[in-house]
Amino acid sequence: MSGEDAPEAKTLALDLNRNSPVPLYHQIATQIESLISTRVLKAGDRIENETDLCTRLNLSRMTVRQALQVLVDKGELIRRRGIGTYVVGERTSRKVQLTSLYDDLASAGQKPETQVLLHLTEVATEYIGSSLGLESGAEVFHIRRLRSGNGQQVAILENFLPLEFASITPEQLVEEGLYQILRRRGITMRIARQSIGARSATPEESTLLGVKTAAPVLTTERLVFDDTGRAIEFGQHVYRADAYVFETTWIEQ
Amino acid sequence: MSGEDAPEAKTLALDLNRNSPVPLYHQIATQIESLISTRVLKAGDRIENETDLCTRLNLSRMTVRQALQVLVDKGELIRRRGIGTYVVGERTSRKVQLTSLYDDLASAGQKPETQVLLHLTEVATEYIGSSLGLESGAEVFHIRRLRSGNGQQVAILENFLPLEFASITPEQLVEEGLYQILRRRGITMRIARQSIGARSATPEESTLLGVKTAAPVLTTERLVFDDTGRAIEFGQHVYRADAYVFETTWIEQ
DNA sequence: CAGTGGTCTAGACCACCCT
DNA sequence: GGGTGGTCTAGACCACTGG
Repeated sequence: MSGEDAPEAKTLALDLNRNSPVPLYHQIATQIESLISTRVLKAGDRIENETDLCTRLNLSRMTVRQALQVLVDKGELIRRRGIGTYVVGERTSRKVQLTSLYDDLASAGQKPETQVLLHLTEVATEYIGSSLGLESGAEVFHIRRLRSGNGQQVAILENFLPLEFASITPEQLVEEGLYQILRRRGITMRIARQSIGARSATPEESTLLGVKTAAPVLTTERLVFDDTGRAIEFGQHVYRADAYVFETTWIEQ
Repeated sequence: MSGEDAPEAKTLALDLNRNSPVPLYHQIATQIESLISTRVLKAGDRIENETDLCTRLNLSRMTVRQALQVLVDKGELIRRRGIGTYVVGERTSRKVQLTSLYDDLASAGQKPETQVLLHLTEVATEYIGSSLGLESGAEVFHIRRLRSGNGQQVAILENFLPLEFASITPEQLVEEGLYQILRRRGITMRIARQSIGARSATPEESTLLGVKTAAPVLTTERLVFDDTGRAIEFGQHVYRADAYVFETTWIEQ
């Protein structure tokens, strides 16, 4: 019997292009990732060790390690000193990234529709002002939207942004998602800190979402930072519980 | 006027111990982290560049980069080529890690209480069996617990584990959280994939949780892998919406 | 013991940003 | 052009695991 105690390490069919602008470690990572998603590599498979990869691909060890680390951070590989590198189970569902509901609906083949309920500037509350790093009494840009997909209401999106974004028009918000608009303005969103909870819908929310009074809703509160570390958006969103689920991956370091 | 256009980089007061078994990059990372949490470094502060850190601390650049990367991955620093390394806002609330509800309640100063509702082995459903990587028709260890804190019900925890864990007794489950028991058995939990949703409580759940009929509940479905990549626990949990919130951090790579 | 990944060094060149 | 982080090399020694 073989294979149980000392699993054979699988040699990886990798094809590197050293003239590509894509970094070598990234080429390796994405190719291994596709080997996993195409099930050439399966849950529990052990892959080649670092030194073999280095000599076979003529790469420095740090480069190989950087590639593998990318996949460890994504929760697709697990590595143990003295043991080897193993493939975790195939991902059963889409990963949650820093995407918007608009993107989510669009990529699910649905046509997102938006109704702008509120569009104004106002003095920020203490809580929201300090979240965004504003001075006391400063104004914020406040919007509230109803988002639908395929004619069915999905979420009420309430956002607060620094005043410089007040030039975003209701018309733009109907055409595109907020994050798309921010990206086209040169904003790179980098980090989001979010809390997820649930409660009963208020009467107003029930009406807007087209659900029964006090139906369950999924709520999120999100603070987004751009690539300079500045807080650029604070959002309080309410989702129909029967239309939305959040997915996360945690990795214990 | 100074400080707006070209922010001064802050020199970091770091103290390295080269005889410690703790890796140098880890010493650097934890010390910078504590400078942030003690607000010596504040949101938006720019820190020393890599080469300065290298020469000042007499370290190789890769080591310094590894240290900073740890904090980038945690969402505490943001780095941009040509620009510098900046501190993101202070963390306003506890981070979610791969902890259990038991740990959460205990660290919040509450006394967790557990009632074991179900404790048996049974043939796994197709869904649960394949999640855990079991063969069709294989048995699983199935438990269901009611978790309370300070005398108030908080959650119904339903878990499915491979048969080898069936030796966990109801008495142990009353004394400790499941994850504590697994850790003491030498299991190192490494990755959790979880989806979070909401719905109305079933009549049975309402009774157990002591909430009104059809009250909103937060639901999670979680698959946990150990450090060999093996799926070791599948859980479907139901939380009182008024007693629990999930917090996550997302980083756009 | 041999095999594995973890840490670390001392360089190199490059892409990007601002002025 | 000068400063920044991003990528990459070619080594070294060590810690942990398993037989």
